[in-house]
Amino acid sequence: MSREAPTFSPLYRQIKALILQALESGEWRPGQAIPSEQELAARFSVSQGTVRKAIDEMAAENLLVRKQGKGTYVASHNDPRALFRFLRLVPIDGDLSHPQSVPLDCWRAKAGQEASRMLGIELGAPIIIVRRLLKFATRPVVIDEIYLSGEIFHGLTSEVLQGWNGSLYSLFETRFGLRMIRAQERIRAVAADRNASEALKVAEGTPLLSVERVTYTYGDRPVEWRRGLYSTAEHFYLNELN
Amino acid sequence: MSREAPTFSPLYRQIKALILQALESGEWRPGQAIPSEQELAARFSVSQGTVRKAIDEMAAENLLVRKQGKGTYVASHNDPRALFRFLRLVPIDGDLSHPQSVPLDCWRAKAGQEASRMLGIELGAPIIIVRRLLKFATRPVVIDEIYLSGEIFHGLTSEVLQGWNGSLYSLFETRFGLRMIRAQERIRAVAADRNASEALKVAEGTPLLSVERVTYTYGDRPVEWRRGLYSTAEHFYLNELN
DNA sequence: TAGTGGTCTAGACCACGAC
DNA sequence: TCGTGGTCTAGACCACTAT
Repeated sequence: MSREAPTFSPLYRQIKALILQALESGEWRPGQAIPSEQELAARFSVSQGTVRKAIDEMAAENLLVRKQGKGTYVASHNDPRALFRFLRLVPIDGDLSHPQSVPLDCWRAKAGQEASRMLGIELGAPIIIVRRLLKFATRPVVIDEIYLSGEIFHGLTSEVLQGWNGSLYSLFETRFGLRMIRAQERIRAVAADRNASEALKVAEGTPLLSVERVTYTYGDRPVEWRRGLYSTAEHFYLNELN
Repeated sequence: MSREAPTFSPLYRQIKALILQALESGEWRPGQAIPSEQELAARFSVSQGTVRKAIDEMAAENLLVRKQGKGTYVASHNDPRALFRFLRLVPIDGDLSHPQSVPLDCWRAKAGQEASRMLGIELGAPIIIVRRLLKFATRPVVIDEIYLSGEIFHGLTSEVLQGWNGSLYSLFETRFGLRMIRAQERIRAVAADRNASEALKVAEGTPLLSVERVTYTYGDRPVEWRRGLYSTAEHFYLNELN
């Protein structure tokens, strides 16, 4: 294991990159356990402590989940704990109910300027657009327009969406092998237009949160761009600053 | 060093608590270096590795800052890098300019229901209310109303605010010895009322972000509650989801 | 050159979960 | 009882900063 990388990178980071690579290649699937620290140490010819430090960082990044006495697992969006990782919307009256995703529409198009820039694909490349509603206890709260690369999400149709009973990201993970790692949201305040007011059942002109999200998979590759309008009549966007 | 705490807590966490305590007591002041890992290890009669793990966690929590070859320093809001830690507002046109805080008003009052709940003080306890404007390059972008416990911020006046040339939190830190550790923000969309429209120079009814923030010091003690209205005409609220 | 944090190792023991 | 991750130690060496 060379330590003389062009810009010096400690051994544990090289190990981290190797584990990441195995993860990316699908050697271990979401929800499954990865080999024990001892096994990995032997495989990479380093000490257990070095593997541990690599895994520590990956656990901090929500890529892996440690379970004492059992093993280390590949994080999965199927895990119910992952549900609110990217959804920062909370009912004002503490009532933390399960959101429900209602697909409204799904069609194919060609990437415009914005979509191509956000998704890092060519202008005119095939994309898929999904419109969906997010409900908390029968009440519509978010209307989303989601832009996906047609290449990656080949085979995504209304039927697939209808038939899925969970979060979108868990669908992406199981159906397309795409793991969402991190996201960036840009939030502004806008007035509800006709469409939004009908979908969210609020008066036209009602102030709404406009939330633009770009979601990244391994290697900081953007794979999803979505524009959401959030009704904050009975919910707020909760953010922890550390 | 007992390891048989009621609910088991590893040694490095006990060390962390001790360091935290020294920090809180003011033994080392913001911006100053704390003793070397070896010295702390000797002082607490543990190995350097154990101290290191404690410090690692505190560095991850932005309480300490490590500088290789030099030492470990107490984090400070005077550090320019801390400026955008709690301010997630970014110009739409990349132009990352320095915000300027303009105090408008500062008066004494008694805590109402909301303020007393948010600040964890008694109903009717003395509080100080600050109104201030945040400008980016002469343009007003945020109007804030800030609620502070009169006990803690005894001596805070308009004059003190006027005479300070930096962030509020850096004032709090140097003048009142209060270190802001973490915060929680609740964001909603609202329409600009008369006051806000005048302060932010937008039309009445313009959608604005309403950002309510509770800020905590050591021991998760809430010490500041603020309500801000953000104009998102030329800025957006940026949030990283990990 | 001296002192600091950063990395790496090897081994011992503890806590937890499953069998 | 066994295997896993979690903690703790002690020592060696590397990288950065200052003098």
